Amino acid sequence: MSDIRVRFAPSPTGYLHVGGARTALFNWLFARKVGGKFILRIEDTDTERSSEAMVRGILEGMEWLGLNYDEGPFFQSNYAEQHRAAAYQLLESGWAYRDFAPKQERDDATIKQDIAKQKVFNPFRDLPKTESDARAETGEPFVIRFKVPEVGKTQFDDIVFGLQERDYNDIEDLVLLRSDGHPLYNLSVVVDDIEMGITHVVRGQDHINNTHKQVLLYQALGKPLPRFAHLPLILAPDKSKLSKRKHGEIVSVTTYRDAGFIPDAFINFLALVGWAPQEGLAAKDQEIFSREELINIFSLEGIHKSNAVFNFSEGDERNWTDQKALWMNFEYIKTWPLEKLLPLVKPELQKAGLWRDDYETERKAWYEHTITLLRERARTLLDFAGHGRPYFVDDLSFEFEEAAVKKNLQKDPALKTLLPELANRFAALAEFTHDTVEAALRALAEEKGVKAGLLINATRTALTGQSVGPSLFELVLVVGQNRAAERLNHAAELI
RNA sequence: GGCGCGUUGGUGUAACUGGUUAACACGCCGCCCUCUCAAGGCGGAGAGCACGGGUUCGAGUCCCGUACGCGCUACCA
Repeated sequence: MSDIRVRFAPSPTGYLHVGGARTALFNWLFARKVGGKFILRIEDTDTERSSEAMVRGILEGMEWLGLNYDEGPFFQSNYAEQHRAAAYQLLESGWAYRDFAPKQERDDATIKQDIAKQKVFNPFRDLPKTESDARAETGEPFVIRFKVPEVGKTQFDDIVFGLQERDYNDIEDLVLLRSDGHPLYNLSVVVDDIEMGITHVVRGQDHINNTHKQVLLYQALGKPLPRFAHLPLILAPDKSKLSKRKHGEIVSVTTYRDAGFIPDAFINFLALVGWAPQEGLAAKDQEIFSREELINIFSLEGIHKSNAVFNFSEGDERNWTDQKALWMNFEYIKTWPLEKLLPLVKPELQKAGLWRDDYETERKAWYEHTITLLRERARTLLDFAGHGRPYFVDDLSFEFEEAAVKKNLQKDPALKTLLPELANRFAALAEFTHDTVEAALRALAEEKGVKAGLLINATRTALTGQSVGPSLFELVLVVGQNRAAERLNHAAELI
């Protein structure tokens, strides 16, 4: 056990996206590795942009990923009173001042132009305390700004980026409290981090500027600094920061859940962007890591400084997201212990109305065999109910792919009589095994002077409606004697 | 504009404190296997480490400069 405490502090202005998820993951891994506490704090002080739906989205994302937290979720808006008190404390101690200048309305469009202007000296900075108090007394609106000292610099030793320094001249007198009394981000974060005893702040590199401001606040409040570790950013293929507005649902983690990802596979993928195991902690070329392994080998020192690109191409159905992520998922589906996979497949079948309770009792062996067969070609969990449908329905309520019918059934008119004949032979088998089925099919092919491949491919399509799938004789066994005969007869009618 | 950070094949990464033909994974191409498609096995193309200087017997690894990219710069977080 250690007294290390970290937090993940998303603002609910969007769903949990890939970048946020990785920040959460690294915090979580670190906490688990050192035996510390992982805290979830929702930074909802921006009431206009925050919404309950987004909070739910974040919570769902965390749950799906299995990033369990030891404390929270705390909602920052509940602590506004403390934040306000801190602002006034700073005002009293001379670290902050009232700014009576009227609010400047700025929108997103003009903001970047405005900020190009030089920092201007604020005339209210040196307003005598008595006058400031008097004006406040009359009810004149004001914001409370932090009074950044004139000479000196802030500094902190970042675990990832090393020593960071910033001249006071490059830091503006940030607003602590809005004119409506609303506390702002930098103040709230610092007060909460102090209150929660956060020892390590692990967050995106886009906060490095804020960190300098926060360092100032820690000092003014007379509190020791936590350690900071800033993470490199995850970029979109166009090299811009991932964002909900620009990149849409493709960057939301719930999209991956809904697309049939195994959470552990996604975690594995995420862990490897912007971080790599340190020398000697893992087999040199290992890529697949279980959660436990990741916890074991994780260290903040293995995080690197350069941004990474998360690849996806919209509109490309097969490669809709990062190909390595896709591959990773496939790899997990293929190789994960069956007992871990089964609980993830069950809800998919239930959703599709394909689940039967006897899959866990009398038909357990058949069911597991079927899943074992399907998993070799399933790229996502969705495939079990998708391509897998013909394996689970008793009737013919599955789709016959047009191309498959054309290619494998209508290719040779002789199949119209061959398939019913094959159905009869299958039905007549006393023992229905891989070998007897194969022998029956090959014997028929030989008698009729056709290639076994013709019958094999036609049978596959007859049984599943598809042109691709597992080895035929495995497939026939799983479909079973009755259903196989029935489907062969039915297929003959399609010719 | 200012401040900061970064730069190894298409992508993600590796390369101990500078030392053989820059390694692995994904993706791509080919071959093998084969009843289809995958998987798997084998092999291949693809970076000379952003560029230019310097230090050194020797630099992707150290130093300087340049370019490019990204981030931040708000009474958002």
